[in-house]
Amino acid sequence: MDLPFDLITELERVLGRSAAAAGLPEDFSPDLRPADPRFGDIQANGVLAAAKAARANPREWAARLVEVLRADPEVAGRYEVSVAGPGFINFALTPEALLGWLRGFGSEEELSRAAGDLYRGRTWVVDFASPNTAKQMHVGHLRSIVVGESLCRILAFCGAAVIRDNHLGDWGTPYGKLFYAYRRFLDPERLKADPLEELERLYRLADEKSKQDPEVMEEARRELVRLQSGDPESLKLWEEVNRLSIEALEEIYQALDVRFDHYLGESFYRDKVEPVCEELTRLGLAEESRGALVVFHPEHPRFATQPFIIRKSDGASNYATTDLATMVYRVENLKADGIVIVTDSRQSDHFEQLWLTTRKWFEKTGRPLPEFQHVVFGTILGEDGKAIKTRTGDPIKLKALLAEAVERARQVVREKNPELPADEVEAIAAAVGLGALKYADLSQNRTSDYTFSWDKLLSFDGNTAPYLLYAVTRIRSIFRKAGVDETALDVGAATPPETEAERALARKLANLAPVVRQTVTSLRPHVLCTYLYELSGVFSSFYNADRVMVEAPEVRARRLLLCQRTLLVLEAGLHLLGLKTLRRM
RNA sequence: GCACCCAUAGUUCAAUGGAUAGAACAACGGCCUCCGGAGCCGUCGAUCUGGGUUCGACUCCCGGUGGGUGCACCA
Repeated sequence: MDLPFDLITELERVLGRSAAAAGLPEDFSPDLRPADPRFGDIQANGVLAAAKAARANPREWAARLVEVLRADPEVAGRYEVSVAGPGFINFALTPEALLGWLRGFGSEEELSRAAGDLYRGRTWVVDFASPNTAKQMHVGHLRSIVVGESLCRILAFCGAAVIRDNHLGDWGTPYGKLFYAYRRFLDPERLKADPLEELERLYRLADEKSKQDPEVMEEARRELVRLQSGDPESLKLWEEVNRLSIEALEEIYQALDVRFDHYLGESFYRDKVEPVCEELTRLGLAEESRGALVVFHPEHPRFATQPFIIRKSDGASNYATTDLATMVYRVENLKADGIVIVTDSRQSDHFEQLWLTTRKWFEKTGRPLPEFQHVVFGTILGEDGKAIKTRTGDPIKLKALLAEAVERARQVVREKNPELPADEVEAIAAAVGLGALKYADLSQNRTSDYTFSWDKLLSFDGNTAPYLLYAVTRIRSIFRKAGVDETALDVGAATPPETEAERALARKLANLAPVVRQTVTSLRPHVLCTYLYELSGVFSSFYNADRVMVEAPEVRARRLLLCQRTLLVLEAGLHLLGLKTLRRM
């Protein structure tokens, strides 16, 4: 029995024609969703609202609809259909249908091909990470990197052509100060040892000096002017700083298994901002205010008076200008149908103004309007409930955080599994430590702040990476022990799920599609995390209740199939989150 | 002052307007002739407050209270 990947989308079509046949209104919306397992696999709630609107009896409508549905070839044999409560319609997959679905998708490629119906043919630009050059990354950069990478993978899984863009802060006023100090106080040894550390030291030095000494401030300003006016020597230095910065950033990205297609930072747009101001002025969207060029949005409660400044009173552009130029570039050159920008929630005002402005601007100029999503996230809090800091009050360096994650994981692995060879311990420690760090971030609704706790994120209990990674290794262990190659399973030998634990597991697996759909449309990876955690739980219960390696060949075959598909979905899901999975740990 | 976000068990978190609000930690009690006990099963325990909309509200609307964030030339 061939079943579609996304059962709900399929069933929606069936309900469309069935509703008409049952005499329900033209515009009937079935309102399908995954059901509480107590009631079935899928539930339709739409009858309640529709009947209410028509002042009809919902139970009677539901009964009529069910009668038509039961006769439908795409329903009969696949679902047990029933009416419950005030007019809910419940669909429970038959064991044969569950088996059919399980057989259908046997690899990550097959899953992705099926999920690819969602965004196929569409191009999405994902703008994430976006640190400043000449500075070390700290904890504050972690969420954008982790969430952004995961969203890229999920969008690609769903068929989109994804362009990963790191919109570096690589231009602007800090360079004046940095160059001032670079020319006077550079320590070449330190630069060699840790470029970002040294560049950061130089910047801080200049920043302090400039606060005390107006002469220094003036010199820094001259440095900036030299750079911005294209002085070759300044540009050379700028390029050098950039090169060192990107190299250092990439070291960390590599450790985190994150990559970019472009590093189109602010500097890339510096010759593209003039037309922005011209166009917006010509179109009457921008106006002069207090010497600056700004955009107001009269229809908005706040942006009617809070300006979006696109040219400062000194004539220079700012990040509003470059961001507007960036919107154009992404639509016209990168052909983006969708744009995702991943930053913390403090920049919400800016991006709301950016989008309001872009919409009006693009409409007036006939440019295609992309889908725009500002993906915001909250702050990482320490256990004191305040933004996480070191004891001395400085931000925690990202490099140090990653190292600590790996070190802590290493200790646990050594303790739990002392006989593993050293190099494997390292690989496991990296996968577990960095995975735990990422997962802690992803598993929580990104819009809220989250409380950071090493104990919690490295725990083997609860919704954590170690628990999920463990579930993966345990399944692999079954295949190892049984001497069965999990990639070459005889799926034809399996019989439909029978025991309660088997059925629960099969149903959970078959619910993957709506979870992926919800994750990608809401751009919230925690939806996927919750599902994977629940799946692991259901698997563990199954594993505890039903022995896999039994004598009866058909029972064994179907349990091996369940194991293999669970392994597949778990690994595929963890990979979408940016985690590496393990064979043993 | 204006705007945005948040408020759910003792704690950390879930719950696209649907049926009895789910987990984990902590506490307590079970399961070791069993494929990895890093596990499984169970008990106890919560929607900040007052209105409203709805057949149905943790969810939507209005008013409070308590926290976070942002608001003219940094990004």
